Amino acid sequence: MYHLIMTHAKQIQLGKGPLADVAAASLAPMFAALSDPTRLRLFDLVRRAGPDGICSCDLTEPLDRSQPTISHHLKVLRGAGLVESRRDGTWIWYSVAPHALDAVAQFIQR
Amino acid sequence: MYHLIMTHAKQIQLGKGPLADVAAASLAPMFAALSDPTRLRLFDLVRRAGPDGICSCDLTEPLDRSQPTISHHLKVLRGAGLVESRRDGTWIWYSVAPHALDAVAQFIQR
DNA sequence: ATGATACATCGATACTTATCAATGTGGTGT
DNA sequence: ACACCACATTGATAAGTATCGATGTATCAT
Repeated sequence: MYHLIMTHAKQIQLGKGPLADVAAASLAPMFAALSDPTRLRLFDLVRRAGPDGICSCDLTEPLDRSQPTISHHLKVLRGAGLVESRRDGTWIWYSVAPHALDAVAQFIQR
Repeated sequence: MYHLIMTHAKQIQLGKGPLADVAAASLAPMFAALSDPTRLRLFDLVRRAGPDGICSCDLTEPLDRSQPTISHHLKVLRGAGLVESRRDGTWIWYSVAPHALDAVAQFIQR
């Protein structure tokens, strides 16, 4: 009996045995995405914004980082499947991906 | 009303507002400790071993890494407060630190 | 078309890290 | 004292990364 977790079109099986090679390879990038203090706060800000998300332009100032740096971090978070982006004119709104942290949560409580 | 979490002699406050600078600085290293596939599987092996822990000598083979590499990863996990070590003659037994992942779990479910 | 704005990408730099071979250290047994 | 074992540390290398200034790109308003 396995729990199936979807993480941005990738399925991770966390069975009962030792953590499999492929499972570790899928989980590690999600931890890595949260392993930087700035990125952690960035993700937190996006999450607090709720389903509507938050504009990228409102993230640069509270984190005290340059615009390219924030853009880089958002790309990492998106690459890890933790956040989504949607365009609205010149703005881009970021929001937390549904079930983003399910795999991580499942690994932690096991 | 705050939840207080002890992580190896360090208290992390996760309040209601945006993730504070210091909280992120305390949390990030724990995520970083789990951000490497080899280290993730290593932690999983230690955790499966239960309260008695597992001998370092039994970790090198299943992870297919050299002894210094495993030693290095164990040091990182210990530095992050995720595992503890106790000596028994020539052997050293590693076990999961109590409440090791509490702070991480609390951040994820919030 | 022009200018302005929001965001991404590029290039460079300084720093970190995963890995292993070689060597060091500390405990065990003879 | 000596040899042996488990583990840690050192040194080196190759690869990754957080950051920013400069530049590119796409969208909107005029």
